[in-house]
Amino acid sequence: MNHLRHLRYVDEIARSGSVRLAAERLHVAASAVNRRLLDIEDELGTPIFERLPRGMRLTSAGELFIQYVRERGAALEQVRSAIEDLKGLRRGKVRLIASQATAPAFLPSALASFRRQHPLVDFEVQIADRRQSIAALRNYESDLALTFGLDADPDIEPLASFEQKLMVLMARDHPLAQSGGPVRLRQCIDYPLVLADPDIGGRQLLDRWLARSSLRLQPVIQSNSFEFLRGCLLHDQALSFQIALGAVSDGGQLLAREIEDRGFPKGQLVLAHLRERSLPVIATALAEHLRSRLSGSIDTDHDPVDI
Amino acid sequence: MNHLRHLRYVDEIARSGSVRLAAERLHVAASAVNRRLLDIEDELGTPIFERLPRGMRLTSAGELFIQYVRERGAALEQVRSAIEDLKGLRRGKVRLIASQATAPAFLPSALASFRRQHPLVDFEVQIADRRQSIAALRNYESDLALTFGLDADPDIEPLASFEQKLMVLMARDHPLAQSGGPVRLRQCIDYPLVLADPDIGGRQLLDRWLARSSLRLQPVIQSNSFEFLRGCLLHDQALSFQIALGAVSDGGQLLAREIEDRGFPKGQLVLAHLRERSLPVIATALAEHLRSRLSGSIDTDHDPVDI
DNA sequence: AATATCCGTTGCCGTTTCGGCAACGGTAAA
DNA sequence: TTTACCGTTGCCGAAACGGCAACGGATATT
Repeated sequence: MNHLRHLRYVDEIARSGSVRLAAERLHVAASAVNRRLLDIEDELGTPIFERLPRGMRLTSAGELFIQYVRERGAALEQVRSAIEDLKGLRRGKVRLIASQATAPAFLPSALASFRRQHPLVDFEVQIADRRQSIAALRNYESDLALTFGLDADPDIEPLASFEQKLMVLMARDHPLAQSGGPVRLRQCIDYPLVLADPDIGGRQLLDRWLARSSLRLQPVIQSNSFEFLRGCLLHDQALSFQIALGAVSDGGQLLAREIEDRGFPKGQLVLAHLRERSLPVIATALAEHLRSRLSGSIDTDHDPVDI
Repeated sequence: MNHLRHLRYVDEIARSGSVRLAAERLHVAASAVNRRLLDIEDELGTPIFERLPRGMRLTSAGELFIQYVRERGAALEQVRSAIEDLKGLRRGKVRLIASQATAPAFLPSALASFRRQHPLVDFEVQIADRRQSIAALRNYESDLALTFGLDADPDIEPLASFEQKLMVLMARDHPLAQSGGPVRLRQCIDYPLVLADPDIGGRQLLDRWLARSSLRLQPVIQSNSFEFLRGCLLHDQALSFQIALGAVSDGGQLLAREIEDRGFPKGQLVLAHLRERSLPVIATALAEHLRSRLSGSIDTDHDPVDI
């Protein structure tokens, strides 16, 4: 029985929910994928998928098996990486899933400096929200997650966490941009708000604070794309909120100011991985690199920040 | 790349130390085994074995890889067993490595009663000494070990342990067999001794005691086979020593008596497995069965025991 | 020093396994 | 009823695999 590729078939069926879709992603014929699946089910003596009219779903036996397959795949990557490492090469691929706030500036710069130290490393970077990040770690789709406001979760182990303040974002020609220094939230209610979706980290921080205060901020635009939100700030004298790390861009058209309300909470940007999984050597190296970059980037500056 | 069987090839090369020997044990041609090995080395980008004039030895990369292979194999067995278990079948194979003392009576009876509860289970039982037992757990050649006087070892996790007294063994018509009750060691020096090899559990218990006492017992026969030693007792009015659990046979020609010297140490019969390895469901069931049988068999009886 | 022995490795070739194509039967949505 | 999508199967060419025999190299034997 030939297994490395065939287990990959099964994994892909489980992920995509159908043989035909899996076959398409794997660039093989559906019949081939199906045959290998039948082989494996025959060998295990039990079906690992139940056949639904619109696809396949894992049976309970299948869940056990797929868990084995994914652990096995991750363990193999870890061994590969360890072997490359003792050859002194530091080669391999790191899969990282990160918060949108890190996408415009922090991550590109952090990965670039990492690549200067380790030129043979490839990256697979997903930008996603917290729920997707945790799911990706669980499914062995990602090695590391860098996410905002991680809940305590028994399967997920935080490697490091960093305080992040929420900043007010505005266009450089916005009325609030004129006066220097921090801003109070009540100053913001006069302007239209463009906010991230409610399940996004920084937004939750804001909502939790507002729930305990008398202020009511009503967003006129709500989106899952930070880039889109930042674009909106250039019109309508709108305001947005963003954690400090993400309140940076190369355009220079936007400005970020701190919030001075007493007791306004700070969130945590968390670097995490799947508990009880030993990461590839190179992923551990990246985690350490991110940790040091993040420790250095904690901003104690209270002046308005050019972005 | 086809892997399940091929990884088995590599494992066997590592165990046997040569391609040809591995091929013979796998019942395939040496050239076939060699080709798959070359494939895998090519895929890993590094040699797994160093070529010696008389065979192969693992490189450091190979050690990492073989560790992965064996963990993977054990994990697959565990998944198989879990699947059988949720089918309600309790099917599978358990590999057990046990002390010689358990071979004549305890293990056969314990496995027979386990088989009555779980008729679909196969066993692979090795009788071996302590060092071999630990090595077998480490190499994933065995699921459970039942061994006497286990040293503390970071890789090995004891599941249960049971006190075992050392008994004096003799023929039924031996002079010492006449008087009832326990025996003192100094009564034994008048008779020829047939003892187990020095690296066998019960023997070490005896040696440790003798080192601290003034008595000197000189064995006339020393052997690695308990069965052979018991055979010797039927001649020459010889004596031997054996832990209580092993001092049982179906012949009825032998007799075991306790030792009454104060402070004479008791040894531990230990059931153990490899730490951080989750056993197949059925192996866990057997471990529990052995534990309960052993707890029940602790003999508080001080009379001579018919065997 | 010459021979025998054991090793990993390679070329050749028949067999087995695998994947692609097209078609079938069945169920759900239109 | 029609359409669409699903898993599955028969057929056939392609690729992977295993067995046999032989080669080159290093050690042990004589």
